[in-house]
Amino acid sequence: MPPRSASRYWLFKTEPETFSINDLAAAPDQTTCWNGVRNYQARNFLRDTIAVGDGVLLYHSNAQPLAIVGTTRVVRAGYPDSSAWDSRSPYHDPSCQPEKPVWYMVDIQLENRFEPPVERARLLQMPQLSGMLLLQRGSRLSVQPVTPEEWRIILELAAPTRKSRR
DNA sequence: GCCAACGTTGGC
DNA sequence: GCCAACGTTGGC
Repeated sequence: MPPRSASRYWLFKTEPETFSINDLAAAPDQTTCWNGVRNYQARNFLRDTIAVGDGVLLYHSNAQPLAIVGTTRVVRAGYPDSSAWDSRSPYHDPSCQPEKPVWYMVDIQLENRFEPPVERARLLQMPQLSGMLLLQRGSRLSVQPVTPEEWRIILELAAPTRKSRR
């Protein structure tokens, strides 16, 4: 089987008041379903492209500070988001039926917390990251691909190597 | 709090 | 199918 050409790295946005990396750390197995995504482009990634083992950066939006707060792994690939037909859920979509799912989610498990987080302000200082989707003005996509190069740079920012000390 | 960017809705 | 109006996202 030929290798998948699709991204192996992703970034998920979350508002920490709704769901933060602390919530993920406290969850059973430090694992959660990523439900409530209600955008078709993001849905397509969740349903069709994101695979078990893919890496996911977690980003806190509408927060102080704005930052990438850690990495997670996909532990379950796309499956129907049942909150869509749960009338008690804040993500309830009355037009959805379980027989014809529209919205999808994946499961992610916490892998590595960034201490301290990698702040947006720091990302903006990096010329190599100027193409990053997250940093484009007006970019609202809450599930977005990350290139291997972006992934590598961000992990380095999170864990500076010893040789940079003096 | 402001507002730009984007997505969705609905009249025509 | 067009597009204006409106709602939401999310940085600043």
